[in-house]
Amino acid sequence: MPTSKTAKQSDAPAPRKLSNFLCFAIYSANLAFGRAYKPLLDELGLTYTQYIALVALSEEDDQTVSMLGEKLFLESNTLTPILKKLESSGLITRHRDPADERQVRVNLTPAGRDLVETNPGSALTDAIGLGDEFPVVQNSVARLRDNLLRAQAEPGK
Amino acid sequence: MPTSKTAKQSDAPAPRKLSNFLCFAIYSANLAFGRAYKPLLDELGLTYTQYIALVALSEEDDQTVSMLGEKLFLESNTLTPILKKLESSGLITRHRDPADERQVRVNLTPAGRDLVETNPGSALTDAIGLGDEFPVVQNSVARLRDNLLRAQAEPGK
DNA sequence: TGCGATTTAATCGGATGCGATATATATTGG
DNA sequence: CCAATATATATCGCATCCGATTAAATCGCA
Repeated sequence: MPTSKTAKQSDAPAPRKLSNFLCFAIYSANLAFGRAYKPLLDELGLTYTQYIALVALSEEDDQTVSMLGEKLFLESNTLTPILKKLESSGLITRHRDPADERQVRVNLTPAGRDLVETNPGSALTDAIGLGDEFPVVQNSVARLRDNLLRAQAEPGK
Repeated sequence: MPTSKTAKQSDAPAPRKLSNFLCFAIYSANLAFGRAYKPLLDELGLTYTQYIALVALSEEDDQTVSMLGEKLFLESNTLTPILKKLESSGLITRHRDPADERQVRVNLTPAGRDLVETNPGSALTDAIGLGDEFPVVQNSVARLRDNLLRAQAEPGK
């Protein structure tokens, strides 16, 4: 918090530096990850979001769009076009659930499973260069994410 | 690294869990920050990217598009439309540099400076909920970003 | 000086995210 | 049984991001 100094002339508050914004660190690190993944995923014909959707499906098959959305923190407005693309690429299947026709069940095809098992991100662990910090940072970032989303869900308290 | 177990039946490699991907922690934390900022920035009529562009300008005035891009890790293809929007909102000015007409100099207007000084993100520090970890996480995330970008720049070594 | 190479923005198309809305199916209450 | 409501997904428009290309200005160097 830059304390406003009530100066006479040039009463400019000390500007908050971008480098002190945690949100900007996260934002720019996300850009950096996207750029690092791009050449690896281009070879597979995947985008980053398509890739993490496949990873989520490899964890658990036969998920609905909503279930997938909870794992990925996305909703149908974002997921549906991505899943349609993956379907047209032959990597997943989409079928209305006969028990509840509102839901769509999503499954990996063998080709999709093969693709996600190539583990394209493994080439980046060295480039990240955090060493032992890696799991600590991962845990802290996941926790701040969950805190932020929970605060959104509970407006008052 | 899930060691492939060469099992006879159901030779399914242990799926890598999304929760173990640092990239996904960053990706989803970025989504969470965007959602947390949205209601705060909506009141100012700003998007998140527009906001951080204003913050970068409040750090240093009269920057070129490239200089701004270096701070924000963005290029003219992304920045130009955003800056045009901020200009049409009366928050910045854009002028070709007379000394080098290729460059465009960007400046905050008084209205833009007033807006960025309202510091809308300050309401989120509690919601992040990292306490003393905050600066540590910020530093680690910024460092992994820089490592990733450096690795991109130096393909071979 | 002249002119090709370089630099800087801007433009274009494709792929997310997301709020708002639409549509189809399921559930519920009278 | 059926109308009202709720739920799950899809559609639409806007704002990024990004690779590729373009246009204009400047630089370099013979």
